[in-house]
Amino acid sequence: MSKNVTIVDIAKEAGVSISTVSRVLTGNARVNKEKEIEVKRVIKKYNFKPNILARGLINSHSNLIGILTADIRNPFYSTLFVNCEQSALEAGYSLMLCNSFSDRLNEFTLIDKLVQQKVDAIILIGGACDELKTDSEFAQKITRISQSIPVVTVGHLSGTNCTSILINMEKVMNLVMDFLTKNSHIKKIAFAGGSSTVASTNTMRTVFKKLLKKHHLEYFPEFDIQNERYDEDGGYESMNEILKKDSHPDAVIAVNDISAAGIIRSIHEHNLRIPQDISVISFGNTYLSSLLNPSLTTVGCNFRTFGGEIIKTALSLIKKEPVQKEILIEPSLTIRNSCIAE
Amino acid sequence: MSKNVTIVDIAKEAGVSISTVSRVLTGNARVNKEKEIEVKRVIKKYNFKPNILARGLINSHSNLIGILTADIRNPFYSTLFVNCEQSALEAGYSLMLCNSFSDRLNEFTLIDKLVQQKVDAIILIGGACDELKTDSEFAQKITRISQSIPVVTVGHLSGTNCTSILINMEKVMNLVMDFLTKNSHIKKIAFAGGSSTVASTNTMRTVFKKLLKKHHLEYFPEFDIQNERYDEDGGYESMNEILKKDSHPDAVIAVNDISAAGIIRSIHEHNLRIPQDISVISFGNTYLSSLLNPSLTTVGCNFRTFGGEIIKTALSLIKKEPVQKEILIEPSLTIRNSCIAE
DNA sequence: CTGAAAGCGCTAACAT
DNA sequence: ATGTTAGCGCTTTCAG
Repeated sequence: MSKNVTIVDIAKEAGVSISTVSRVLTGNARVNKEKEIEVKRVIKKYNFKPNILARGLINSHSNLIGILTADIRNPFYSTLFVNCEQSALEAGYSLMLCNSFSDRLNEFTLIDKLVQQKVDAIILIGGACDELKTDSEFAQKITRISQSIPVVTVGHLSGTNCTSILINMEKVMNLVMDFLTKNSHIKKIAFAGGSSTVASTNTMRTVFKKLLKKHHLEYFPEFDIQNERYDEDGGYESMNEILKKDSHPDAVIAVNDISAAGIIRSIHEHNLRIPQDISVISFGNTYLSSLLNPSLTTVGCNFRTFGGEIIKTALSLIKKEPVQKEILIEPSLTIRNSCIAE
Repeated sequence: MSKNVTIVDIAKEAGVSISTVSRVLTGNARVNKEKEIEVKRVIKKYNFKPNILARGLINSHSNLIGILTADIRNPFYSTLFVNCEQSALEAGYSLMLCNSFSDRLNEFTLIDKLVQQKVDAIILIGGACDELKTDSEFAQKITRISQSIPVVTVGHLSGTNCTSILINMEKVMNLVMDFLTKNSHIKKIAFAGGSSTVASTNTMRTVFKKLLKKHHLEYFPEFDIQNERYDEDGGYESMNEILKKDSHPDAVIAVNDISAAGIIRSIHEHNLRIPQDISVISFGNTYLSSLLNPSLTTVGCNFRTFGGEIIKTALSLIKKEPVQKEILIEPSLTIRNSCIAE
């Protein structure tokens, strides 16, 4: 347990005062060139790194950005996370990750954890911040916190005026519907899974119905099945529900890649083929889309851009630079094998 | 930007000294019951949380455990992570997550980050700490660090004497081979993907060959294909290689669930059926095993136990309690639909 | 340009 | 049982 070398040791060996060492460390003031070189030499010699805790104690700065996701096992979130991490690292920040599993109590507790840990910014991904009707108590808490710590939400958190990064869900559905309707064989389109209490899903459904009309296609309520769960079983159950009817749809829209897996399983169990009998299109474009069989045609975002935008916004907020209150991430379509070709 | 309430404010309002507040905060000394109640009331009133940075400055304690994984997008790691998180949270710790993508330079840099952030323990999962021949420079670095910060490795890191949590890979292969050989139709068993520079994979292969002999089955070098990549493409390429031959194996062992996805794709592209023509068995039992089609029969560990054991070990080390130098996690078999029934 | 000194918020002796 | 005080390692006035 070797004693840690501190700024005092460095100062002593370099023959200067600790303030001088501090100055070369922060670069906040001019120092005599020769002394600077000597100090840097000693710092290097001991591979000295200033104690972040002590530094943070002064300016309430931890060098940590807190991320609260719904569930990092979801490939959408994990992919987003690693891209955030890369951008954060480039800026000298590290990430503290917490998972709420969309549990209200967890969200409250974990937010407190992040605050207590004095993170320099908080990024909220999924969970509460994608609910159509925000829990007002949660919104209040976030509003209070955001007065001292920048909070960025991925998804909208109504009742707060946090900066939010949003996927352009209207565009998502436009891409989906344009692609499906290009094929004249596709007449009956189903929407499987996802709950309308979730803002993004709600937008998807609303735009879905609007576009059906625009394309002069009929809307079948029995082919529009909601489900609280966004996992495989959620997709599976929803699709089973849809396939209860005598006739089946020509295409199905899935809320995400994971639930698409359940949809695929249901379709196969009903002895129907993808894409010959039913086309499946999903939202996400996570690595799951290429893992599944058939591989998924999906609409998704560039995660590099997405993560970069999130961190860039957080950093601006930390530096108190002006930022847009709302940033839209544009999606694009990736064609694979789950949709029938013209 | 409301001023933060500190221990001084609490003391003032409760009409006691800051030490008394500190004492009820830490619980390290007895305090008059009435004063304690009053202090707690004020603490609650302001939702006061002691500044962890200040606290940490004293005992070099950040309340943070650093986790360095190879890639959190890998479901094996993300599942392990959330289980570690749960155990850590229960003990009052939060997690700082870094991903190395198995890149040597990243590993060095990120370890430094964790140290600088004064994490209370470091958990190394995958990457360097699963290589058969450990990078000696890395081992040296870890050895030095582990003199001041407890380091737990998931996988073995030779050249160090870190506490390691290991999956019993011998048992894994025993379960795999026992299961496969119970079926008398299975004669030719292939091993697809994974590199022998990786310790756990190397063990799998060694035991695989040993058990073939034990079961009086022939070893076919052309059915034993190594591949550096542990992703879908790695499995796909390996399986393509195996299926180049005129005859195909009766069963294939995959190194993990992701590569199994590639193996499945390759088999299907060769117009062979799973499990009728070829059985596939994998290691991991992540949620992917039930997502894929067919769902995977796999050998895996109980992630709850696994994560719990990792954190428990880290906590013991932090408290300087004695721990076993090596802890084995026992695997079990989960039967799904990728292997032919008797 | 540089050193001395104050202090960030807290804990842990040290006195009472 | 409680208050006073000395730091933890660093940054930042404030004098020079």
